[in-house]
Amino acid sequence: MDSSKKNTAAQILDSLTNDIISGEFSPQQKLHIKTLKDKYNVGTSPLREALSQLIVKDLVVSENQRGFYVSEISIDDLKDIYQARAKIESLCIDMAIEHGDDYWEASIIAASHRLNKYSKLKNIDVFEWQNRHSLFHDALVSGCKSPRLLQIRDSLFEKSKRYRNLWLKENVSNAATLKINQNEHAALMILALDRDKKSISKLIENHIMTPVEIIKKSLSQL
Amino acid sequence: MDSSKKNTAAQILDSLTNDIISGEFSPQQKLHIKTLKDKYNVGTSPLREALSQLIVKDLVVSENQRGFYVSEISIDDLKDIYQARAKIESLCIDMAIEHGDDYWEASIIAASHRLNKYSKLKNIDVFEWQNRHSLFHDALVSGCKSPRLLQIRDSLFEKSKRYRNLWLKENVSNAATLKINQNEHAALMILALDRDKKSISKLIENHIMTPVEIIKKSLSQL
DNA sequence: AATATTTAAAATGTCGACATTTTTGTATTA
DNA sequence: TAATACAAAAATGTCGACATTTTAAATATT
Repeated sequence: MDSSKKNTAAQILDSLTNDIISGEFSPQQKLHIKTLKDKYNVGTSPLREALSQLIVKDLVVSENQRGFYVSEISIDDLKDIYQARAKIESLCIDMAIEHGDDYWEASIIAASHRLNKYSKLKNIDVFEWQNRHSLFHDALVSGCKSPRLLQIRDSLFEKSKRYRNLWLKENVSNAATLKINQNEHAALMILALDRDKKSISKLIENHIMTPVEIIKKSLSQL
Repeated sequence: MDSSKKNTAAQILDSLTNDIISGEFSPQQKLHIKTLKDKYNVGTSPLREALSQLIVKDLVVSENQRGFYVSEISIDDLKDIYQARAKIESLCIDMAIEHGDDYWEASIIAASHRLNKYSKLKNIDVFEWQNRHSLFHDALVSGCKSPRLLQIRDSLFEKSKRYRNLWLKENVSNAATLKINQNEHAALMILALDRDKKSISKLIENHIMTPVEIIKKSLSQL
């Protein structure tokens, strides 16, 4: 929606979002205006505009006259976000099965192939794997033509990244979990092409909830 | 989260939100900084902070160096929002049935009673009726203990208000539609207490989608 | 010594000013 | 007359300054 080049506020929003999600700024950490101004080399206005947007995105909280803080994380919130993600993802896939056409089916097969091929490599770059993994799931829901639901899906995914990154800091994905994942992805594709709503609903919910227990452990020893 | 009194930015956010949802500002209308500053008697910073938040809430769009506009409305968006609302509401009720206790059941019965009594009055104040109507639906989903899903529900409802108000400007709710509504509400309560997920899911989706066709007509003759 | 009070320092939130860009209006040219 | 080029006006987005509030430190009090 912007005319080619972003203004300062939008740029800072990107940087801040990243720095919060990546964990560079810790949960509940105070975000001093002065410090941020120096760090990002900007003035007050665009910085505060970015922070205002982060409030709506639930990544920042503020108290009048007491400044901005990175929003807190908790096991309850972890569970809630992943639960919500699971339900929304299921809903999107359900609607995709309802409305998806040949192109939808083809995009799933293509994305599955790309993920499959990469998963069989010896040295896997986590970043690239995550990318192909995301694209596979994007393909599954792409048949759902509801912009609003897809937008909700995106925003929940963004929130969940905080927890996932927290966990990735300590753990590297091992071969065993990867194998389980791979089997589930294969099953997801088949069920989607079979248009088996009921089965895929259960599977996708479980698939998304899988990391919760692991992250919960990392989180509780903090 | 704020310490008792709101700052200017938060106040302006409320005012602007209201003025957009109520239709005082038309869709796609340019929001001149100078004009708004005069209207609300504020400076640049808090105003722009509020506008920034409205962007994330999808009520405002902006283009770099070309200012802010009230976000557009369309029949497609109308349908999408109501469809999303219907699905989310269904999901919330589903989870409420899963987790709701005696207090949840009681709150439904109470809210139903208050709505019922008021609906039977001769002179109905639309505002009060809407209030009791909202509270009844709130009671239904209140058993769903997912803060995130309820938050999503709220934000979708806020977006849908724009369309609803647009329609209310021309139409006054007539007795016939009110009667249908009343029957549906009674059915909703019974199904909730019976914990009949499948039936209530269908009914709530239809119930929420009901106004779409009427609003669509109002919208297309604009 | 622990609590309360005063004082100083730091931080927040709001304002108007200003440079830059866009828009509008006018004149010029084909 | 339509299209283009130019000039003036208006609007946007960013900055630092400043009043007000909060926080921290220093001093006094029981």
